[in-house]
Amino acid sequence: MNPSSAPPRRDGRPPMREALVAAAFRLFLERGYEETTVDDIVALAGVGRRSFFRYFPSKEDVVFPDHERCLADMTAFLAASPADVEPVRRVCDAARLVLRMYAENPSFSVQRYRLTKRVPGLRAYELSVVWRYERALAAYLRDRFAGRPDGTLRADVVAAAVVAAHNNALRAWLRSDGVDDAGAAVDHALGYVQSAFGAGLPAPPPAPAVPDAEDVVVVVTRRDAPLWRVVQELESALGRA
Amino acid sequence: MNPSSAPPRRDGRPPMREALVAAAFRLFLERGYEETTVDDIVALAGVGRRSFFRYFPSKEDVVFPDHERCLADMTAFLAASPADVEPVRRVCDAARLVLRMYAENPSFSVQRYRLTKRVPGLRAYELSVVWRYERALAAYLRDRFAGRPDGTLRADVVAAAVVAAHNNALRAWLRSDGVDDAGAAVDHALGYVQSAFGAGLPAPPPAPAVPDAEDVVVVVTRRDAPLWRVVQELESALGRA
DNA sequence: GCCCCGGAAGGAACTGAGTGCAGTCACGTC
DNA sequence: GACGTGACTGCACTCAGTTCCTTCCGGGGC
Repeated sequence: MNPSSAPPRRDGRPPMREALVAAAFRLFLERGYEETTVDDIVALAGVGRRSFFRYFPSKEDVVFPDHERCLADMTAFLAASPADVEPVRRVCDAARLVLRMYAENPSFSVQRYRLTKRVPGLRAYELSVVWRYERALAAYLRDRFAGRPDGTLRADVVAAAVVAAHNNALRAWLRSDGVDDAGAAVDHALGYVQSAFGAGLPAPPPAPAVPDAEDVVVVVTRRDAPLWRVVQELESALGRA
Repeated sequence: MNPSSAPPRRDGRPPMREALVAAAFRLFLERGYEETTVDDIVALAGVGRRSFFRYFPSKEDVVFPDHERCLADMTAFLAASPADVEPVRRVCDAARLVLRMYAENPSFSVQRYRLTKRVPGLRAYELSVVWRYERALAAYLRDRFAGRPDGTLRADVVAAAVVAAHNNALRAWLRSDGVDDAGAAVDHALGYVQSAFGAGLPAPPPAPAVPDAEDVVVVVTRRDAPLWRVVQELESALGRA
């Protein structure tokens, strides 16, 4: 398949794109991102320099080979939302798609995390990726909040909060080298955001019609008290502050 | 001051850095950011190419000449916070420092906005700047929230929400070509965030020591109910859902 | 068999950002 | 006047990313 001087063929074997990612990561981990040139990568992968840029528009893109697909998935997921679903809950579910992508390949995700943490250029690139996720969420919410007072403001703030909560949990998982329970952490973090921004629950959990007395807590508050104040009192009443 | 072949001196006149910014923006607006090379800029400013990179580590930096200072101001502002100030309110005030910087030079800010909106590279750079502001806020909040349950989560989410609200108002102002009242819009947006997240009002409104009966609402809930559930009940009890 | 076509790959040459280095000029000080 | 020091310049270099052209290959149609 590769007679003498002809360039290596790869019929069936790692289809170029995967080969480039593999070669790139091997070199990035061995000697660092900035110390690795595109020429090094294509030499190791045994392909022409031009091919690299056919598959990845920039050197940074090879570090995030799956985000483009994930972003498309998220956009499709939001576009396919039933009209009656609670919007905040929906964007939380959309965020979980990103977590799923990371969790599909934990060791790869952890390696990449360590890389992006050290290389400012990669951090900047990651920010622009995250920003696109956030804008997708915000666009959906803006649409759903259209008409409400401060609709776009609420949409932007909720989208930012969801992304921040998701990333907080995701990063804790990555720092644990992928051993913690990422799903539970993200659920908890997103639950916090949902509780902060009104509506949006996973289909109200069935509760006993009449709770036992010792399970009950009574909170008395002024009707015009700001909501946050009431929540604060609640937290301490429930012993969760 | 510039006899024959000697390089131009600029004693007293625009101190290099300002000259570079002016030349850069003139060209960026005339023919676009990507169509302008660093060589073009230094030629117009009448200085050597090497000097450009002494004042700006990259071509992008010349577009945001004041953010480094503003970031330092914000860090100092947060570091100088009295211990008894409400943290969420404090980060909102810190965010207002950024608005002030933009408002100091409206036409420049509007031009830059139009530039960054069109040029993906500049958008990415701006994101990394915004990210540093957000991390400064989050670091302060993490410190203040240390010990509380979910302290870092709350810190990250609140910081993200504050930045999102600020940017929502800021962008509306920039789109209005700087004619709207930026301060009022930002106050409103930040007020929304403060109302959503626990404490943080501009000095708690004086409340009667003993509320009248019709101002009181009683909520009964199960002790082990998830907080969001309680909040939901609260909202409907208060007629705010 | 032959030719043609289209898509995937390669390769050479170019542009432009950013860096390293050496050299110059204007100053201050002793 | 010698001597450092700091601001500035010019030059040469690396490397990312682009442009353009060529080659190779498989699959028809005849």
